[in-house]
Amino acid sequence: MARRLGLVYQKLYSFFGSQHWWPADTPFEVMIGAILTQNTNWLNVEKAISNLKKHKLLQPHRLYKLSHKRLTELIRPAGYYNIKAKRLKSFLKFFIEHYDGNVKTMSCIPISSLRQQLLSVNGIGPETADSILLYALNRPVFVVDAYTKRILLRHRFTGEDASYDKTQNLFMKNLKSGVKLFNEYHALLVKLGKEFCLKNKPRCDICPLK
DNA sequence: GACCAGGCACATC
DNA sequence: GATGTGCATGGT
Repeated sequence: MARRLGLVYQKLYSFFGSQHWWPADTPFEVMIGAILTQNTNWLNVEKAISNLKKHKLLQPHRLYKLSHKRLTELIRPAGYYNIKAKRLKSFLKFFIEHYDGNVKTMSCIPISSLRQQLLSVNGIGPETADSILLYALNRPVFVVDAYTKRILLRHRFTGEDASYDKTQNLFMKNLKSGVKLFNEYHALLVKLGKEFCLKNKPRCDICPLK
């Protein structure tokens, strides 16, 4: 398994090259983007983030002070705006109350307890928590998303019943743990998913993994 | 017009 | 523990 997973990475990297993830200017922007992108096309998330940037609101305390209504107006393009406004507020409350909205302060916490803390915030599930850990805080955690699951299933790395943890462990137990590798590998899987492994139009005939 | 997108919480059984 | 459902925009 370790060899197969390594081979997949090599193929993807030589085909697509470096993905330069996460596409954001600051760790805080990664955290907000991680919540906004839940079950949502990234292009829509970019519009929402652009709105926040335009109004200089991409800062913990400012964003937290915003009214629910105003926040929904700004993040509207990202969809699910009512529920996402609520989730953003839950996260910001946690981030400000525990860490004063400071990424460096948050970085001092051990990885497993920080993951637990994030998971306890309403609106943050395993993928969002791990995205924050890996892409905002540079912690060696593998992120599993819908593309990852679909690709692994189609290539028979996993079965239909593969849970988040099971899939994550597949990578974390078989790869040499490292932020750089986990960052690039997941990004490459998303790239592959978008271009060759869509739900109803798989392009398996020309897939670089073929 | 249908389908899809870098999930999650909650209800119900 | 598993399964179903609501949440919503914008691109293809």
